[in-house]
Amino acid sequence: MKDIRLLSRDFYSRDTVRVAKNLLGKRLVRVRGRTRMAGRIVEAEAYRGSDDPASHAYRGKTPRNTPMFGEPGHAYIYFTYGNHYCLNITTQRSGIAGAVLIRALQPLEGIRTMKRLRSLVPESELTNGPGKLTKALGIDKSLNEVDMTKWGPLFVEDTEYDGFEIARSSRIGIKEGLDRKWRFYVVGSKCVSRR
DNA sequence: CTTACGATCATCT
DNA sequence: GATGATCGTAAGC
Repeated sequence: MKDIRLLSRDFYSRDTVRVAKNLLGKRLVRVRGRTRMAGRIVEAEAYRGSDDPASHAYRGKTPRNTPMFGEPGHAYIYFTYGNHYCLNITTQRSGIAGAVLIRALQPLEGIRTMKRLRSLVPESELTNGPGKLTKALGIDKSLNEVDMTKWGPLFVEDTEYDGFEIARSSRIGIKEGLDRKWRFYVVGSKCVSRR
């Protein structure tokens, strides 16, 4: 049986921008009841703390952003626009704010279930946006603060997958901090939210 | 192809 | 009371 490892606490405890880039190509896994779904991370954005005006943590700790200040490697999930959940993974050592927003996946496993949860949209549009992927994988606030370095409902495998080209750009949907190129995506992937 | 807007609510001012 | 780390639909070109 193949020895599958998960990304470690140390992986997430580093600088947020580096973690965002290094998460590309890794395999995000969602275990939901008896169903297992998985996708390759093809787009991610870094959000830091008091030095990042686009971040929820810019003005300090609040009830919502508390996970960003906590132990690295946990889920930070928030509800926005009255409709959507967004999934982040916390970074930096405890006490330092940071999180990586998972913006898009390439579906790999459990695609039938994803289609059911997303009303049968085409495969290339199942998970090509932060709100879309949480709906496709059945992720909501009940998973907020889950430890993603342990096997459970949500985790990331340390997959051996490379040979792809990475590009960077400004982050999407924000008004400040546009000078920082903290969005990373896989060049040529049909599953990223924008080219 | 592009732009515009409503949904709908937690959070912050 | 306004806004938003979004999305789907509708309408315009």
